[in-house]
Amino acid sequence: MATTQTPRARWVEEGLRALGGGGPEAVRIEPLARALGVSKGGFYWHFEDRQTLLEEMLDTWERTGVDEVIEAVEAEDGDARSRLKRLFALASASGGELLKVELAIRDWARRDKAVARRLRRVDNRRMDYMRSLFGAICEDDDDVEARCLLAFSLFIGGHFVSADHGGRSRAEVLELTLERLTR
Amino acid sequence: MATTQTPRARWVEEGLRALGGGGPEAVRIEPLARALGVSKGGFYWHFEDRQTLLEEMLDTWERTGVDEVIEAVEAEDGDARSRLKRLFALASASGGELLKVELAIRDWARRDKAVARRLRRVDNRRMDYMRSLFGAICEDDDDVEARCLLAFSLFIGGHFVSADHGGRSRAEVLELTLERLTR
DNA sequence: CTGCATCCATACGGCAGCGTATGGAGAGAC
DNA sequence: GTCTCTCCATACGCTGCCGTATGGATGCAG
Repeated sequence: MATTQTPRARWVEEGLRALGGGGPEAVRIEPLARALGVSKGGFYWHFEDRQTLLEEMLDTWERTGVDEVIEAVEAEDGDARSRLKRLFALASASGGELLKVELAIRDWARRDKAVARRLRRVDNRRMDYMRSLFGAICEDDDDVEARCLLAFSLFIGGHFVSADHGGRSRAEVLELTLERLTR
Repeated sequence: MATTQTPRARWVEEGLRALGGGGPEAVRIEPLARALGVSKGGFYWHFEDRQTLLEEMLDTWERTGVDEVIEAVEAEDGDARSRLKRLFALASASGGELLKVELAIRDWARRDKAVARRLRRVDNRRMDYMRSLFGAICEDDDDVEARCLLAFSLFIGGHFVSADHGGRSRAEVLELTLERLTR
């Protein structure tokens, strides 16, 4: 056969889309097959079962969720402060499908220990990198740790917080807040 | 009949427990009935359908999720700074079933507009109260807004962030961070 | 005691999804 | 052309859940 109509990676991709849209419970084989325009017969040729797909989705996310961002930040030159600004700009701009997946996985990790372990690995790698950047700005280690937690919580928690900001837009307040953090 | 064996409120209570444990998809009538030791026949006497239960669960949460905390903080005397510390202490201590429900609803709100509206109302009431407290500490309105967003994101996002903190415990870093915010 | 309202048990039809079994169409090897 | 391997379609049984229908048990009013 010349080309595989629906390769393994397409199932993973569509699975991640469903995960971002409706959580892990929304990752169902038959709806996925309909979305891909095939039947589920092909799925069970590529994958053992539904659990195998879920784990492979997490593999894919774990592989691409950290490296790409860090590499993009490290690609250009500049001191720690300018790299922090680039990191924040990237984190703010990534408001697409990837962000939805990220948030869904965080909620998923609250009730699945295996997912929690993966999230811990990913978060620690990100936190380590951010700590190295803030460490170049601040003298006090406690201050570094506080700023890291604040920045991390801000970017994650901000998407779970649904409040207005006294006439300002969320983007404006976000910029004010990040200015405080990198001072 | 003397006493209702399984009153409406017990279904709501058990529904909230299921919501906190597994999200809205985990709120299912027949498992709930088994958990309550009855059959689902009683459920459909109390409620129209599953959707009615979900909305009543949200009603209950919306009613008790804000007032109780604010009343507890306002009950004692003290200036704005001490009230902020009490507020943070309450928010840190509420690590039980109620917190799970809170986090589950936040994820739920990402994909259900009606839930999002409720969450917005609740968050705005909390944010208004916190703004009044920070407003008594800080002169600059921008600073007030930034601190409000930081504090709110910290308490919510902290539960979705799974990273270590360079040898310190999460509680230690949290205290350091809150110290920074109320300075 | 009888009638009635409340609350629950049981049984039913229906639907959606999982995983399996089996067959079939297409492309390359020879 | 035939054989074989890859990938998908179709059909099936099974499970879990929804919502309904119906009857039973209990307590109270008269």
